[in-house]
Amino acid sequence: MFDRLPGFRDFYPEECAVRNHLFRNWRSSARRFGFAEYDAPALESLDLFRAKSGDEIVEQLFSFTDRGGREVALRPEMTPSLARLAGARAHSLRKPVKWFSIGEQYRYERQQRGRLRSFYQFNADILGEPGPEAEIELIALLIHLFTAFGLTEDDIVVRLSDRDLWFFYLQGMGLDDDGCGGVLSVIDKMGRESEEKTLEKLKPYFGARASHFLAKISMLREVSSLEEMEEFLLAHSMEGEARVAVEKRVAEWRTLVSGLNAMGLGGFIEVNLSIVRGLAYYTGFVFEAFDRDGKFRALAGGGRYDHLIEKLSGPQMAAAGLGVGDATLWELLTARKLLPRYVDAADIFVVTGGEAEREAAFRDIGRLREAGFRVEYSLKPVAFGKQFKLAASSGARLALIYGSEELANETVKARNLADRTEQEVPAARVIDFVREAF
RNA sequence: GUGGUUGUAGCUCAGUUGGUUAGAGCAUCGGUUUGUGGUACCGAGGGUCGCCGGUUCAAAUCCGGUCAGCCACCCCA
Repeated sequence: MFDRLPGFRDFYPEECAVRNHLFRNWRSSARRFGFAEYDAPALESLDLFRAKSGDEIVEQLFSFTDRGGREVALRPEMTPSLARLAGARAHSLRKPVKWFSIGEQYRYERQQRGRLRSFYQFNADILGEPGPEAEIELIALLIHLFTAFGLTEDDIVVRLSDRDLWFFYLQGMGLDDDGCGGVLSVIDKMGRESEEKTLEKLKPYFGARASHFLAKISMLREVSSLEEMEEFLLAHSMEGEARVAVEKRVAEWRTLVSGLNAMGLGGFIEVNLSIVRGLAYYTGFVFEAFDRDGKFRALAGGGRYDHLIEKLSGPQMAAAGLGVGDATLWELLTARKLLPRYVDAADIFVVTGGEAEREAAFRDIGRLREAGFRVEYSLKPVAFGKQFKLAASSGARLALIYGSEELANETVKARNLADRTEQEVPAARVIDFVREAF
């Protein structure tokens, strides 16, 4: 016996039905928002991922050297492939580009619940639109991806943050770009680490005044509305360019938030500047979606990455995107009982007598299937009683009975399996009868 | 990659201080039932007790290792 590889899943029909349900809803949501589906190979050049994330990423990839000596890796995310595709046609694509994909991703890491070595991810990206209008559209789509399953604002929250705002604010405190990046990664871990440890990590950037800055950073992290954010930034007066940049940025925040409010999505969103997202390539707004109770891992994440396409494939192209994994969403929908019961019922179950009856039945089975009905019958000829048991457990609404009496009378007996009523149907009229019955 | 914890049938679990051939419910299959149902009754199959080794007259039970799941780190694209 062979076991499944750790971190991978089997999809028996029940699970496959759930997966298809997720994919179907994702596709339908993306289409409503005008996104076009694309796909790319699961296997890409290892260098593509190295170029995006640095050498450390290699440790977390399924990678190998192929028979032609090429270093390749299974994709851990979709964005590098997207950048490759978009970059190659950057000058001929009509902007803004709105694309989505659904694909399997692979990461070589220790698995835990909701975090596997293989998972499916929905990705949507808007390319060529530098303004916050792109984020409005993406976040509206993100929320729709959840509401399409019956989740509401009582179930999920989308937290909005902004790396640009942090950069401008930290620059106002006298830090250079590297310093800002360093402090951002400290901020990213603040929720999980002790204050002492955070303070220790801030000392290289702020020296003796670290605890003073820690207090300010903590205040900004705890801001929970646009109004509080503005108030804080005005009160902590900065000068010159930093001040101008912050004010301009706040105006973009207003565009974003008022746009989402106008779409009726205000109840889903929350300003929360403690979200800065791990990787440095994000350049502006970032956001993450969580279940309200905080019982699960993040459901989705996204943000702006205006320099990545240029870095990976040449042409400068503004970009913002989001990703939603299947694992955590699956768990949440299960917990909320929002996954439809798996129904795998036939329309019609055909019951047959002897060999001659079977032949007549087979003719009609073929016709009924051509007409689009799902028809089943006992593959092996077995006793009538047994066949009725099978008919009942098949979930079919209708049984068609081909017995010797019926064959002799040129009729078929139709039994409604729900109310147990029966009627004789002329053999020539079976297809029409079934059409009418459904 | 590090640490902790769990592992008995497809699923949920029982299994005494180590003691005969490891049990139950659900599920599956068969029969009662060769012209009428998911109920009922009867029966069957399904286990190298995660795996390997050790201790012992004797191991599901004790010990060591290993693999896998879960949890916390790391990381989170």
